[in-house]
This record gives sequence, structure tokens and C-alpha cells, in this order.
Amino acid sequence: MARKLVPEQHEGKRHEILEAAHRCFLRHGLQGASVSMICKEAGISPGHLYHYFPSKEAIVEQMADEYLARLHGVFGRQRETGDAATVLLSEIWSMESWEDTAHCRILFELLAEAGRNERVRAILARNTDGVRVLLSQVLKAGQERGEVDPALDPEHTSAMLIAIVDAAPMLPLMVPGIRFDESRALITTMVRRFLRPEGQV
Amino acid sequence: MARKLVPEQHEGKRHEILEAAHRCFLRHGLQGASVSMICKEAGISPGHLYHYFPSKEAIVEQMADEYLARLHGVFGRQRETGDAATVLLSEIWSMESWEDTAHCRILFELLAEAGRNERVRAILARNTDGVRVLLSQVLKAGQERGEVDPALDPEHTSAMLIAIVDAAPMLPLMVPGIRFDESRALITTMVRRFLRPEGQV
Amino acid sequence: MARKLVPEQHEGKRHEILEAAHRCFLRHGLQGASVSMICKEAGISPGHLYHYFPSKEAIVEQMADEYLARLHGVFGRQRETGDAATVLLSEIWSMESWEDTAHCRILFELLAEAGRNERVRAILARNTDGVRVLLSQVLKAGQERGEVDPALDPEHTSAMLIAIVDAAPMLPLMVPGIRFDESRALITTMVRRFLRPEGQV
Amino acid sequence: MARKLVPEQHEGKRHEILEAAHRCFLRHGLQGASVSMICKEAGISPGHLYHYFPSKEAIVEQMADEYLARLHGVFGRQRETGDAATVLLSEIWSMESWEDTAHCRILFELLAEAGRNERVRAILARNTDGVRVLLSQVLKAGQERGEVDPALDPEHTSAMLIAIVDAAPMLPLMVPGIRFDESRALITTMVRRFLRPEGQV
DNA sequence: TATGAATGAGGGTTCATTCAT
DNA sequence: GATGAATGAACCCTCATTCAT
Repeated sequence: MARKLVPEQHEGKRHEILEAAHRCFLRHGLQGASVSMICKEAGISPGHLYHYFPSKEAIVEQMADEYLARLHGVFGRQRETGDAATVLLSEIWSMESWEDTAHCRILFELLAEAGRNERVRAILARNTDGVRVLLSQVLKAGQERGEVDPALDPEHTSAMLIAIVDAAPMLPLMVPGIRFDESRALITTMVRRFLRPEGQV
Repeated sequence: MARKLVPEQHEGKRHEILEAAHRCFLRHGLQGASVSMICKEAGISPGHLYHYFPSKEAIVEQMADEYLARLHGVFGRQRETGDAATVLLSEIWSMESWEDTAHCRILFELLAEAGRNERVRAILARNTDGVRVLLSQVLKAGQERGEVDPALDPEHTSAMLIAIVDAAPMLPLMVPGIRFDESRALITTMVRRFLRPEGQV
Repeated sequence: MARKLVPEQHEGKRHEILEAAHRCFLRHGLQGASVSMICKEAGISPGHLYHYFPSKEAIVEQMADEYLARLHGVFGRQRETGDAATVLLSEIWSMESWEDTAHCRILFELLAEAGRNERVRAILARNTDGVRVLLSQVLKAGQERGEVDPALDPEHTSAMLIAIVDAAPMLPLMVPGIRFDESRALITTMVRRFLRPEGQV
Repeated sequence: MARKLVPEQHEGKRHEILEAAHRCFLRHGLQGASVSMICKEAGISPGHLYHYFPSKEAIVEQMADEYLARLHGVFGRQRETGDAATVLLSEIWSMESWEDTAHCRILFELLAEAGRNERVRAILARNTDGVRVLLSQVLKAGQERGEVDPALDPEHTSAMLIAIVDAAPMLPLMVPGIRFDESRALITTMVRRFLRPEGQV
């Protein structure tokens, strides 16, 4: 009798491979990580990987999609827990040290790749858009409550805030030894002052 | 004698090769750009390239060094021309459109590489340090003139500002169609409000 | 009982697979057509194919055998319908255009393969022999009736005629645009004159 | 000082590689012969081969071109040496045994490939055209001298004769043990009778 | 200085085949 | 009978680098 289809198993394996790929990409870069490396990390044979993905390119793209969705998922979960700045920075405040931001460095890989690869750029844009909508809502709610300067355009401001949050992991690369908690506090201060309505102290 | 000019010629050629490499790295990434591509772009033979550089790695590192020095050179030139925020953002204000930031995308390549390559990380750190010193001086001068909040630590703040400036080129990658002048204005607003002494409007 | 039908079902499936293989071989060549392609064309899984054939080699060989038997079957069916040349060329006259010869191009695949693969050569030889016997009989009958030059050795002549018939499909490959009916008429003329007893016009 | 360009050396090496490729293709087929096999046969490294040819496809095509030009070169050389049939069959008469036709089997590879590869088909067509022109001239001259039936269309007839000559090497594949000299004699007879003006014995 | 011939390891990918279910 | 997961060798090709000239 034919073996029953087990799509969940298939999906599970796909996910495992994507995670293995993520680790390899972190260590060696999107281009530096070879398919055979990913296979070794995932514990499968090179031929078998192509049972799950049609190409390395597809692995990169799906890894990017899954990673960004998870990364930005933090926002969705904390939407109603506090004032605007707190929610906007929830991603950063969910981390404790630069080590926690290490996996974020895949973002630089993706930004670099997005600069020359239209498909990766589209994936980045699509995922950013999702967060932008959330942040815009938070900003508008803040404006209605008088916590956020009504002169700020929610669309542009949310984009800017995402950029700042995503840029944070570059700090320890540029300034080795810089302290995580101090940087986080500074970013928070900056964002608070930025959003605060004029004349309010 | 003619011989004396030779070392300058040598340096000139090295510089040409580094610029060719920069263009290739922009188009294909640090790992995606091959030595033979760089040779073609520079108009020399592969064997000859190794007369000027011991390895591709060395090309990356020296390109990074030269690029970062030039990029941050803007700060040094405009140190005394205005208030703190103006000087701090002079790099952004020296650009007119996202096209002008295209060459900056090599920064993402370098940040991605810095995440896994100690030597590139050191180069990034060294060059950032140079700008940090300049920005710290600007901030301190601003604090003395009462233009900048004295509660802000100049060291940390300057690091943060560099990160923000360097993060700007990621905006069009994440939000296709976002306008350059609006983004620039928003960044400026943010930085002004951030630096402004408390109670001052 | 139902069980008795199983072997026939088995043979039917084998035949289906061989036909799928034939189509793939036509499109991509004996070596260019992969097992997984054949499986897709036949609508079965790769594992299942090995239930019917021990190897790809076996598929090639049995496809060759079946194909050649069918191709040359035309001769057997028209043995008594006309003069020697007509019968000898019945294969060509059963076709209407170069499109009808398309499936014959598998012959070039087989000839190419026969040049380096002893087993395929044997299959080709065995199937050719079958036709040769038929054609020799036709030639001998023609000689007895005075229609065919008695000086021609039936064995050699029949081999030559098979080669000519099998070579016809190469004409459109070498001379694109060449007309089918004109070529067929020319071949017929050639064969008639060849076989005709000396002195007879 | 730069090494002087030695284009002849380059061309010489290319030719060597093409010959090595030809041998490999004969042994294993166009698709069955691997690049690394060709490299081993040519005594070079796999990377180096791509100094001379951009792809395996290019090797096949140039090998085909060179091979066909050489093969059909025989015709050009013997144009004025005898009667029409002799010239037309000069290619066959320049050989002594089936061994001499072995290298011709590459033709079956090319015919098989031409059936699915437009570029190879074009190469085949172009090279055939060259011979067709020569043979047509021979036929017309023969018609003027009264040696060749004036009713035969030189264009079509020459195409047919090329097909017959090229089909000869398939004889030993289909009929193992068939004798070369007998086959050659039979082909000659056939062609003579075919071309001979009606009524002439 | 400068060339391009030369290497061989490794790139991503496909292959024929096997096996547990 | 039938599936598709799994293998690992081999596919074509590109890589960074060296070397004789």
C-alpha cells in the first residue's frame, strides 16, 4: 500500500533546513554559505535538499521571509501594552544583550542582497509593510491620545522607526564594547523626544 | 629621475583597482564579485592584480578602509559651518536623492562581512572611531553653547547618530518609493528634537 | 479469477512506460532523458518504475526492441501488394510528410548508441535481420518474375535498401525546407532504376 | 615585459581540445562524454578548458563544424578527376574498411542532436549546403556531357546522394559482419544506375 | 610591469538508484 | 502495487591563485 502523504513531515523538514540555512548564512553570509554546508548542517545529502527546495536562491528567499515574519512578529504581540514609544521599541526591549541581536545580523545580509536582488528587495518590502501598518496604527492612536506629535506623518515616521530599530545591531559592529543597555536607553530617549508633542516636557 | 615617480604610479594603479573593485562589490556583493570580474573592470590581467594586492581579502579590506575614510571625510570638512544637528547630518545633506546613497550600500556589505570577519570589523571600528571623535567634539561644543542637552553622553550619542546616518540608505530598500527629501527632513527633525535641551522649544 | 489478469496489467503498464520513455528520448535523447523525466511523463513515481524495469539501460533496450519491431512491421503487412520497389519502400510510402518521420528520429539515437553499446547494436541487428529476411524474399520473388536484376545479391541489396529507407529522415535535418513528396519520389526512382534488370527501360 | 600574444598557439590548443572531444564523443556520445573526460583526454585541467571554450555546448558545435568541414572536404579535392558517380562517391572510395568509417559515427550523434537542437541543426545544414553546391555542379556538368540523366533535378539529387553516403556507416551497425567492399560496390552500382540517362546501358 | 596559461578545489545542481513504508 | 524520502557520485562550470614568459 502506498505510504500516506504526510505533508506536515514535509513542512517540518523544510523548516529544519531553513533553520540550518539561517545558521550557515549567519556564519558565512548568503553567498559564502554553500549548499553542501547547509546540507551538512541540516544532516541531509546534497541531492536530498533539492527535494525540498528548487534552488539555493529559493532557500535564501524563504529563509528571509520566515525570518522577517518572526522578527517582526514581536510588534503584533505587544500592540496594546503601553505608550507609543514602548510598543514601537518592543523589539529592542525584548532583547537583553548584543548576543540577542546576533541573529539580527542576517538583516545586513538581506539588506546587502536586497541592494542587488529584486526578489529579496520585494520580500523585505513586503515584510516591512506589515510592520509599518501596525506602527502607523500605534502612532495614530498615540496622536489621538495626545501622546504623539500630531504633526508627524504616521507613514513616514513608522518607516523611520523601523529603520532605527533595525539599525541598532550595527552599533556593536562599529563600536566594539559599546554597552547594550546604554544604547537601548539612548534609543528610547531619542524616540520619546522625537514623538513627544511640541511644547510638552 | 623617472624612477622616483614609480611608487606614485604604483599607488595610483592601486587606487584605480580599488575603485573598480568597489563598483563590482556594489553590483555583486563582496563574495559575489570575483577577482576576474574586478580585473576586467580595472582593465588588467588577473596575474597583474596580484602585483598590487596579495589576495582578494586584502582588496576588500583596503577598499573598505579607503571607502569609509572618504565617506566620513564629509564630517571633517563641515565641522564649523553650523549648529550641531546640521554638522552631524552633513553627510545626508550632501546628498540629493536615493541615487546618491546607492554607493553607500557597500556599507551593508561591510556590516554583513563585519559580523563574521574580525579584520573587517576592526576596519569598520577604526574608521567609525575617527568620526566619533569629530562628532563628540561637535556635541561638546554644542553643549557648551547650550544648543545640545548637557545630559547626553557625547560618546554614546555620537555613535547613535552615526548609526542613524548609516541606516538611512536602508529606507528605500525596505520601503520602495519612499521620498528622499521627506525622509531627510524627518531624520533632521528627529535629531534636532533629540539633541535639544529639555524644556527648550 | 482476478489474479489471472495481473500479469497482463503488468505488461500493459510496462508498455505505457516504454511509450512515455520513447517520447522523452525523442525530446531529449537517450542520455539526456532522465529517469525522473520518464516517471513524470508516465505518471508514476521513481521508485515504482524500478518495479517494472531493473535499470534505465533496460528501458532503453526494450524501448528499442519494441520500437524497431513496430517500425518494421509495416513491411510484413504489405508483402504481397505490389512490385518489388513498392513493397520495399512501403515504410516511406506509409508516411505523408516529414512530421510523420519525426518519431523515426529515435533511430539516430539508437544508431548513435549502437556505435558504442554492444547490446543496443545487437538489438538493432536482430531487428534488422527480421526485415532483411522479408526483403530478401521480396527481391527473390521479383527476380523470379523478372522484375529485379538477377545479378543483385538479395542479402546485400536488402541491407542497402533498409539503410536508404532509414536514412531518409536525415534529409530534413541536413536540408531544412526540403520537400517530402519530392524526396520520396526521388528515392522511389532511384530504387526502381537500381533494381531494374539491365537493358530494360 | 608582457608575453607576446601567440594566437596560433591558442588556436593550436583549441584544435587539440576539439580532437580530444571528438574522441570522447565517439566513445561516449555527445551527452555521455563529460567535460572532465574531455579534459583528461586533452591533458588539461577542467578549469583550463574554459579558457578556450565558453561551454561544453560550444565545444560540441565547433567540433561539429570542424568535423563536417573536414569530412566533406574530400569532395572539393576530387572534383575534376572522373565521371559524376566517381566524384560523388569519392568520400566512400577514400576509405578502405569499416574501420575507416568509424569516425563517421559522430554523424549519428550529430543527427540525433540535430533533431532536438536547433543550433546543431543549423551547423549540419550549413555544412551540407557547401557539399550540395559542389555535387550540383558535378551533376550539371555530367548532364551537359550526357553522362547524367537530364531529368534529374541537381538540387534534390545531390541532397539524396549526400544522405546515402552519410548513411553508409550505419550498415555495419545494423548488419554486423557485412563486408565493406561489397557494400561499397553495391552503392556504386546503385548510384550509377540512378544517374544513368534513360535508355542507356 | 604585465600577460594569460594553468591549476584543482569547490560552486550549485541533477543523476540513477535504493529503501522504508 | 506504489510512494516519495534519501543517497552520494557526478554533472558543468567558476573560483582564487600561481607561474613562466
